[in-house]
Amino acid sequence: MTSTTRHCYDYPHPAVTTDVITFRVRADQLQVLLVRRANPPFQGRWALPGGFLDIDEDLEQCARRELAEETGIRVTHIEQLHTFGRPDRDPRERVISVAYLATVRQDDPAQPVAASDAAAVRWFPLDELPGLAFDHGQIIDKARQRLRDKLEYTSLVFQLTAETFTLGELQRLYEAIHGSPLDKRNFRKRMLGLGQIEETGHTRRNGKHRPAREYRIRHPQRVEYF
Amino acid sequence: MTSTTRHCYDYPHPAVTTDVITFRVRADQLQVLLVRRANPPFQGRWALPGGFLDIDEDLEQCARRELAEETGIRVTHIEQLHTFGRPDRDPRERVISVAYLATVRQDDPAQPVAASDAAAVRWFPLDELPGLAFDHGQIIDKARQRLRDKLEYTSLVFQLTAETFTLGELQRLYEAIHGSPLDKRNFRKRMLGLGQIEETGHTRRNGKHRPAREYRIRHPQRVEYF
DNA sequence: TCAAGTAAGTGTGATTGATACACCAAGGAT
DNA sequence: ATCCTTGGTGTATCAATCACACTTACTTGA
Repeated sequence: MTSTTRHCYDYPHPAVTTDVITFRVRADQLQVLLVRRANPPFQGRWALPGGFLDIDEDLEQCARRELAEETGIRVTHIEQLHTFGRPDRDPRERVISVAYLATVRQDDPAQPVAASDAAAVRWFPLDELPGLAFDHGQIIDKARQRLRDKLEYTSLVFQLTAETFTLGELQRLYEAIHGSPLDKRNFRKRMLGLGQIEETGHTRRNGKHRPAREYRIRHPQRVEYF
Repeated sequence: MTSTTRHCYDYPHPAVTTDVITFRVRADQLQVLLVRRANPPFQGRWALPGGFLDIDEDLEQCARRELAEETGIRVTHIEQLHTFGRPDRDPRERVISVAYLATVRQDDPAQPVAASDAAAVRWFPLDELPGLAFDHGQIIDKARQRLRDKLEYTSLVFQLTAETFTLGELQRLYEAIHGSPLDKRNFRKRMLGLGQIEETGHTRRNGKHRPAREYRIRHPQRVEYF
């Protein structure tokens, strides 16, 4: 079943797919969205949602479409991560995969629904990942690293928060993503000092405990740096 | 001449190419390597070196090979930049291009030699770029932005210097890349403070003027951050 | 040989950002 | 009422950044 097709100019063409690494934060842990493959190869294994590029479709549109088809999830932010193309990464044929990194807001109530090539869909905490199809483990590693890096010098975090948030929520989110605990006073000082966020004027109660001030990002703003 | 080929599973496959943005610094200006296209489309126009992916070839290997075939240039560093896939970016057929950013050392004596699909090869200063084929203008913009950004938080700059360099050379290189002049004393203090570089113990004379201390990077070191 | 030009080399003071660190208040659960 | 949990606050130290000017060594051309 090796297969390469030939272009009219006689160039054999690889297949092109997109895969989407979708992050969200729940219960103070970073999670990623996976689907269980309904079809070979790797039938029954967990994998990133994704699939073949339609011939007249933009790459990012393909990533969004495949994600929607297989999981029903619509993301708040998506950006290109890296293109993976090892010749042996798919046993069927040569496949080039353009990976996208996406985020869903913390308070997004949407439930994923398995469909199309997906036999099941689930959010997995990053430290409980199952064995993954293809090279998807490496792809997730790269995405995680990128997310961590971008925490430092972009406002990508605010694509993972709800539209409004408390400083406590924001701090727990930072801690979930890059692992280590942060000093509360220094964290707050820095966040407020950067001028990226502003008070909404409201307070919110966490269910338990005392009410906390609500913030939002000041400018709808560039999240894309590079 | 619209053409898409069909895979055995009946998916039409786009073509996949790599393009390489190769930077070097000469005469205190940043330059990029372009080829004049020998064949349609855009015959006679300047474009990035690059071409179709061989079906069993790694992406990065393809980038290096196409660069070598068309220009004879071997780079000191190469990394993936971004994948460009607008459906209309090539008039022939659907083409997905994986762009690579590469560097050549300042003192590399190699002369580019046009061959294969290239009718000519030339280094262009970034502010004298000719009209470019395809979306290569945008690709260069993105590469330039990436290079500027990476100046700040990686040691990518040391892939553009000679193996040894003076602080004056290094500063002019920084200034060439991100445009603005820098204060000499602050620049030197920072460079030495970061501990990335060390003296070789030699001095070098610039042809004119008094001899200057020679430096090199301390660790052969990670250039790749993300 | 002298004068002019160009790049190498050097230090300080002010400001800003980062870090370490401890206590009280308010609400919920028991 | 007690305990537990989270919200909220300030200061002192250190490191990094920035602005800023003069002297020396060598080359070139008058």
